[in-house]
Amino acid sequence: MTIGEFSKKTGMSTYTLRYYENKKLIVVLRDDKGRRVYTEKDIEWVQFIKRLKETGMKLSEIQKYALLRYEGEKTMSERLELLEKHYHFVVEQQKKWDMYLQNLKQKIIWYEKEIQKNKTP
Amino acid sequence: MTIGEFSKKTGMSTYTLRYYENKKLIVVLRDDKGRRVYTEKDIEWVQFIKRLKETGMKLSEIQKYALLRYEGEKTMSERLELLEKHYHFVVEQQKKWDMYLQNLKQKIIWYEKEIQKNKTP
DNA sequence: GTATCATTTAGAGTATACTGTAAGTCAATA
DNA sequence: TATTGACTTACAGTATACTCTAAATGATAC
Repeated sequence: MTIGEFSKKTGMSTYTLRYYENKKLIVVLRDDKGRRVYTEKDIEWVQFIKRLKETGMKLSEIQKYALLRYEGEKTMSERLELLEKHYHFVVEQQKKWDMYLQNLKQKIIWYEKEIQKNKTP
Repeated sequence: MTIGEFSKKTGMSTYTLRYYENKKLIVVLRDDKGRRVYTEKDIEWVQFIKRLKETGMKLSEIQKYALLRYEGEKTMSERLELLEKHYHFVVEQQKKWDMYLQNLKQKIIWYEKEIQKNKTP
């Protein structure tokens, strides 16, 4: 699959895909003309990168994981460690967001009451 | 309270505080010498800004809210609308993160199994 | 009274993550 | 065969949110 097709399937711009390759986040095969050839496996991998990114992992951190991944089996426990660290980060983040959501709810309720008050003075 | 004291209490750098003021996120009183004077109310407000920011609201959006806030009571329903919008955003974000967390958990379990396999071949 | 510290301003610099341009090659379609 | 479109590279530009510097003033401490 070409970079254009891959771009459509993953929803990432070709700019970003080349940028990620440059950053060693994705290793891409080339055809005999030197053009990028993406596989189905790359889709999974890019979706995973997107999830990590969306949950607040920096590209530099994702890069670490990617490098280990392309080093092969012997880096599995290191990768596990990175993922566990991120898992805990996300869990903590969720807790914080839960609190903020409560706070926001209170504020919304306060506003609703105030507005109601002003409607019927 | 001076900007230095306020900075310590809120954990925001004086740079950031001036930056926020510049962006019209905070309106600050001045003393007869032209120096910023922060109040306890400003602490609450800055903490609220921090929560909005941490839950992914952009400064430009927070700015909108701030401007309405400083316009007074008549903008309450507009502010309520902004907060409700953000509330839904955070809820949706939480849902997504929950999914990603499940995915991450599966991956972690997979790694644990693989590593166990290699330990006892 | 002078040294030190906090404050002021405008504006420049940094980090992150893209996003786009320029100049050129290559291959398929009208 | 000419043009359209996708691709290549290197590198410049953008957006966001700070972060810092420089130069000056003002206030407190010894």
